[in-house]
Amino acid sequence: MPRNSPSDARRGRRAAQEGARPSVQDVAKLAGVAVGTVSNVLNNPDRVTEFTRRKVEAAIAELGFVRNFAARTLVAGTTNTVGLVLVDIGNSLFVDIARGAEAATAASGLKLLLANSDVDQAKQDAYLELFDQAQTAGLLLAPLDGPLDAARAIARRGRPIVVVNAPAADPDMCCVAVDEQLGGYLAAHHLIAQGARRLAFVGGPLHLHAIRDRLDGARQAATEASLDLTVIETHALNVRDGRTAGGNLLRQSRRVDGIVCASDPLAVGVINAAAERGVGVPDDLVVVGYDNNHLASESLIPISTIAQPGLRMGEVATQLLLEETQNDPDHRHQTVVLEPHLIARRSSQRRRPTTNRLRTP
Amino acid sequence: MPRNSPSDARRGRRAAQEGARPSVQDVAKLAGVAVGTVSNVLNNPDRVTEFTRRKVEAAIAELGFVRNFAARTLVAGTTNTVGLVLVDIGNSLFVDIARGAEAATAASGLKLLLANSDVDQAKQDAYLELFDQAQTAGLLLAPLDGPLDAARAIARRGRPIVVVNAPAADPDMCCVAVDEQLGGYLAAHHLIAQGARRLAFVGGPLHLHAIRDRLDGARQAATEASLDLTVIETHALNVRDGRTAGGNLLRQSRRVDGIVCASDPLAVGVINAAAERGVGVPDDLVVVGYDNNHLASESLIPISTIAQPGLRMGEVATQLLLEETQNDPDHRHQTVVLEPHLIARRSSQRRRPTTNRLRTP
DNA sequence: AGCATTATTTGAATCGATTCACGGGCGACT
DNA sequence: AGTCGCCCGTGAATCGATTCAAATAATGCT
Repeated sequence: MPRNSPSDARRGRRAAQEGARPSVQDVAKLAGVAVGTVSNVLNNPDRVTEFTRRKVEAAIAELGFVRNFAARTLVAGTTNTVGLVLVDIGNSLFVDIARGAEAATAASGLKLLLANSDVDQAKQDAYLELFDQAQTAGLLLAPLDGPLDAARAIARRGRPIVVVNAPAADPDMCCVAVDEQLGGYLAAHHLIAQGARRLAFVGGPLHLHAIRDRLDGARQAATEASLDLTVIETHALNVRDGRTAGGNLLRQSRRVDGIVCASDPLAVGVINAAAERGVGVPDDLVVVGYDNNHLASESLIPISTIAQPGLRMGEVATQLLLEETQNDPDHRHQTVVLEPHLIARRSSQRRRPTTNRLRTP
Repeated sequence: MPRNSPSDARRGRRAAQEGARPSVQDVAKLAGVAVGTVSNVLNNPDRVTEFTRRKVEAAIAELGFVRNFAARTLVAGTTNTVGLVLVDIGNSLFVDIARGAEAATAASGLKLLLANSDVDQAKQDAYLELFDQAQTAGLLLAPLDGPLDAARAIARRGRPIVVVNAPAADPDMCCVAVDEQLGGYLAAHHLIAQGARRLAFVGGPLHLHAIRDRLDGARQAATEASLDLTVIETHALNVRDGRTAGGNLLRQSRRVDGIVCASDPLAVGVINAAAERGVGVPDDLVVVGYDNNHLASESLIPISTIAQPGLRMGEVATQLLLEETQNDPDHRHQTVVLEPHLIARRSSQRRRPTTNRLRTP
């Protein structure tokens, strides 16, 4: 016994043609079933007869039905989507973080949406709010070096949020950080091991936590070796500032022979300045960059650098987020600190390394 | 006469404390007004008395009320959000496109969400579907070199979608493309003008539309000058393949003196290979890259390159999308073709350029 | 004061997918 | 034959913000 008249089916078809997007109602009418059945076909196919399923699927195909995500979300109260707000989509570290997060979310059947705050606090907060309003399962934030109030507010409202690459721990949220000080230390220590004795640090602005930490680490390594460390604060982390700083350093009478740069572009600039002055890299001057950007490995003189574990940062952050999402009762907010590592390339590899500070049995 | 009992207000407060997110209902109760009024405070503040507004805002603040985006979207049937699916978030061209799109959407009060398909057709289609389901105002797609069926289906369903950096025009959607052939032509023509006579093209794989077009353009320039063009197809567009290809080319007896590379990393590789063999760039060999990536300008020998107007691509695409969104009745799907331009740097600038082919009055 | 306007506020209806208590149909087992 | 269960399918109720016709308050005008 047919449960609905042919006119019902006709109406469903018409709705689609008239531009209004078909709903489960339309599909149900066309297929001659109840809306609940359509929903079951979509969400619990095994609760439905093969025959019914076919009918419904045919109707879906005929109408070009697409689920309304908003309605789903409204009922469910949440989504299977994670939002990631990035401070700078042009920086390969953040791209790596995004990749890591993508991999980890995809492995859990979640979608990852990105937003680029473009080093703008207002935009950052706006996108955080958007994701919060959109009922995302959780949020990831690779923030700029500023207040995290908006993120903290979201965390306190109960939406899971994990901060990646942030300077400090926080009682309200999980964080994933990198030991920047260790990075600076590794860089300087490496140069000293290569025989450098007159060290300099190039980077800035120093009000940025990360940069200051890197400087502190470098300074510690220098102090341990009883060496001085000249500091040149730059305005930005780009090639031009590196060239300027390098030029200034190499012009001085007591020339430096080892430079720790707070970024790879700075290192490129320093090396360019050295080339202009006929200072040989690595023979007369050893240089280390930071971040392992593409240009470090692809430069004519491959640049030694401190590599940040971007992919792992994204993965770990997502892991922490998922833990929190699953409402693990004994989840405690924590800060995971990952370690950077040195990638030694040509820019710091003396052909005739001094034996100084090399341990021999 | 009070419209609601104190217990109403208490209930609102309790709801928030119990973890369930407060709704407009809760706010209305706490503020002692109707839900419609709360909505007006949020959306039409000038329809509401100063006094009422204050009350409602206080309640919102006290409860930490956050709008439910899903409910809004369900009623409105659309959002003020645009989705952009990118084929490769690690490539600076696409980052530029994203930046352009961001700027243009922000200027129209829209938010831009990104998704990285990571050169994976399945992911690309999944994200397109997600954005479609999420009722975005429109979609932007910087696709991989594959079928655009999913995008076309979305377009036919009536959701505006614009394809950026796609190979071909399409009757169902607007597209923004770059004249790749012109880019190849400009590169080769420039090398010829610099005096190069034994030309090569390095790039691949050639089944990619863009690469083939660049080759065609370069070939055309060579033909016009009655010159041969050696073609080395590479597996990828990276430094390593460039070095290999460059090594092979420079080993030959009749050495090339001008190389058009289909990417900047390839050019870096070629230049590295030249340096290894003692071939001077630009004096013995002129080289042009493609895409104007960071490493082109920041290389020790700054690399001439064909710059794509990434920012403009993003802006124009967004413009087209917005036109379509506003249901302009006389909107016709169109393909806007933008032109790349040459950026001449040191890698192609002969110190003693031949006068050949230079026009004199 | 009396009436017309305008300014505020109200609250039921709406959007569309999901949920779930309910019921019809059918086979199995006693 | 009777009854217990199970399988499928049903459709009203639900999520929460917005809308809008209607009610009410406030103001202006004569």
